[in-house]
Amino acid sequence: MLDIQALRNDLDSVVAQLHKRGFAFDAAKFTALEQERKTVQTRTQDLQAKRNNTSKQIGMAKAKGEDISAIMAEVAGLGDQLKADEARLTELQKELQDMLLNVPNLPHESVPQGKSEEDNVEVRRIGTPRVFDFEIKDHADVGAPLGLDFDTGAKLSGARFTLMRGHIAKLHRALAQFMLDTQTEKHGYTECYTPYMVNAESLIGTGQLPKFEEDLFSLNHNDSKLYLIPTSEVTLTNTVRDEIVPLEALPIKLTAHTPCFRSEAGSYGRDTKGMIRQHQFDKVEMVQIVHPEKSYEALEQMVGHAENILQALELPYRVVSLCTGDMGFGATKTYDLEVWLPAQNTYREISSVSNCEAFQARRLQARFRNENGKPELVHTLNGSGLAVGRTLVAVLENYQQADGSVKVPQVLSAYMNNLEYIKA
RNA sequence: GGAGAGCUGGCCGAGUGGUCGAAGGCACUUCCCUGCUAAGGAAGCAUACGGGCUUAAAUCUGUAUCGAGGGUUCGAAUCCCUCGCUCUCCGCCA
Repeated sequence: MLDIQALRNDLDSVVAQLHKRGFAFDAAKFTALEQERKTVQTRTQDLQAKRNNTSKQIGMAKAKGEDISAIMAEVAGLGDQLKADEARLTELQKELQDMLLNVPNLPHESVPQGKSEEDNVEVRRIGTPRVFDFEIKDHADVGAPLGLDFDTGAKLSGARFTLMRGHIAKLHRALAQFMLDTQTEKHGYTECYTPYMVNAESLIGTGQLPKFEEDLFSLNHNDSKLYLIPTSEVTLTNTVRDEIVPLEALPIKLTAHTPCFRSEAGSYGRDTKGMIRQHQFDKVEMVQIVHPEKSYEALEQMVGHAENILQALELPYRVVSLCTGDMGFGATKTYDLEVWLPAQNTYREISSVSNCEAFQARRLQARFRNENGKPELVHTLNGSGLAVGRTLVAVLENYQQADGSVKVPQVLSAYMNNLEYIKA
């Protein structure tokens, strides 16, 4: 959520910045709402002040045993007017709030301008794609004989669900373990186990609601509604919701390995083969809660934390700075890590690291006590370190052998009982 | 699932219709005193939003907030209703 003060004081500039990312802000509507809000709020508060004053007088007069009928008469008509004003004020504030909740974050000045992913800017490219001396297969064809079973996944649950067996399942687990161990032991994140179902408040806090409800899976239980997490960014970031943490506690660095559930509404027909795009996938997530002055430093570090995984797995990748038109709702700046997929002959997103500055913190009321002892909004960052399913895809494709087997990446051998090759 | 208890400021905890944003204590900040650590004294110490002043801050002022929402009342932390959460006992259960 944007700071409403910024909109009040500097509306034109905010509108211009939002326009850069393709968002049309209804400034006229906002101005009209604000104007009425101001009038109604001032009037309401004046009436409330009058009522409080009079009531106080009644109390004092009664204590002294004086006659109160004169004062009572004075306050008689106040109630109805006040009630009407209060109701209207609530309505206006809700409208303004709803409006703000649907406005995306402002891009950082360093973000390249553009409309779509074609305008993203490559920052660096690491590793050299392997040259194959045989006809390569995509991950689905490589994995099928080794235990990657899309048909059974579809039977159990439908499209975009996959069953893994045997060494493929174990490789998948090894990847997650390796990532989690790296983030905790080498990069200083605290390992968390979090709920997979959350309430609406949590999703409003991180920005998935109210705007993107259709992307989520939800469950009705008795009278309550819970949502399956689309990423553990939601649970990890919400740990500081409604909290004021001491200055010394920052930065807070959290990580978790969880499944992620996404309805993938609007991506029908995209990536239908294989496990690039699933309704359920595992991810090791990194979240940092930091001092506002440190958030861009933290962003670069977190990209490095994700890159280290790819480097350890010896997977070629590139780092891309997302353009204004391709960034997510809550981000001021985002780097994507794209891993090389030889069968697609291209780089595909495997991690996304974003700084949200105070956008989520304002929704979450997540604050710290600053140097002067005053509460101030924190900055929040999140990033995948990494998406486990897509990493499995990358390993299958990049480590495939002519005989149909898959070589186990060296760093994983300890997690795989020293297995060297996965064979049918 | 059954029965009961509770939810007040950073923490503990008083407060059952009126001058309560809320006693008292702890913690914290500043100052005083005391020749060390300790002890004693004074003051300060919630958040959000609106308005005035201001380049801005400080400050002043108003409103709201005692789990949440609604109601009764001139007036609600206090009374009524609904919901949420926590805890205890019983049952069930990985």
